[in-house]
Amino acid sequence: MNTKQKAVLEAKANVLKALGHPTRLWMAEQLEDGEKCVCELAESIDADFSTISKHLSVLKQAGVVTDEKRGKQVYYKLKVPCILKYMPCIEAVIKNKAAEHAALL
Amino acid sequence: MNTKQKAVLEAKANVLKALGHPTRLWMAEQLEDGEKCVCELAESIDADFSTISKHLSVLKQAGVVTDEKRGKQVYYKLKVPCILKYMPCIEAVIKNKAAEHAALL
DNA sequence: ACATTACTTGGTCGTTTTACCATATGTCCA
DNA sequence: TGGACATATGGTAAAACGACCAAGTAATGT
Repeated sequence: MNTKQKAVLEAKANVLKALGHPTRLWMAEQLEDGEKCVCELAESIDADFSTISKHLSVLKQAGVVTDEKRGKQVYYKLKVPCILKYMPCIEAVIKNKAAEHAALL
Repeated sequence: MNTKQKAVLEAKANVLKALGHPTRLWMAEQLEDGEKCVCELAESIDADFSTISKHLSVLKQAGVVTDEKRGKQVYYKLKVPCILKYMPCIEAVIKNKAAEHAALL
C-alpha cells in the first residue's frame, strides 16, 4: 500500500469516525431536511454550548457539513447528503445483532 | 429524545466508529469479495498480530463481521456487505474537501 | 459606546483508544 | 505427547477524545 492509498484510507476513516459519535450522528440526521443554526440544534441537546460547537467543528473538519454565518447566527448544513442514505444499512447491522442476542434467550 | 432512540443512536454510532479507523476500514474493504483468514489480512499490515486481532474483534463486536474457525485458521467475513456500498459517498466527501483545498492555492 | 446574544476557542481533567509485549489457547503433525 | 503454528487475551504506557468552565469574538439592539 502506497502513501496516497494510505492517505485516502485515513481520510475516509476520518469521515466515518466523525459520524461515529451519538451526538454528531444525531446532528447530521437533524440536518437531513435543511440547514439549522447552532441554537436550534442546542435546544434538543443537554450539553454545554462549547461541547456542541466542538462537535460541529469535528463534522466540519471531516467535510461532512459546512457553516455560514448570517447575522448573529451560524447555520450548518450537510455538504454531502448521501451520507444519510447509508443509515438503513447501519440499522440492518444493529437489527442483526439484536436478533442474535434475542435468539440466545 | 427517549431512551430507546438514544440507544439506537448509540448503536449506530458504534458501527460507524468501528469503521472509523484506517486499519479496520481497510480490513472491511478486503473482505468485500469474500472471507479471509487473519493471516491473509496480516500479510499486508505492518502491525503486531495482537493489534490486528483486536481490530478484528472490534469489528466483530460492532456486528460488521463474523468469524469462523476452520482448522488452525480463523476466517472473517462481512456480515452486512451493504456497508461498503456507502464508500463512494464517503469518497465524494473527501474529494470535495480536496477540491476546496486545491482552490485555495 | 455598551450591553446582549450567539457562538467559538483555550485550558483542564477524567476516560477511552491504540499499540506493543508477553503470555495463553486451540489445532495439527510428527 | 510434544512442538510448531495461528490466533486471542491481559497488561501497560502514550496519545486522542469528550465534557465542562472560563474567556474571547462578532453582530445586533439601545
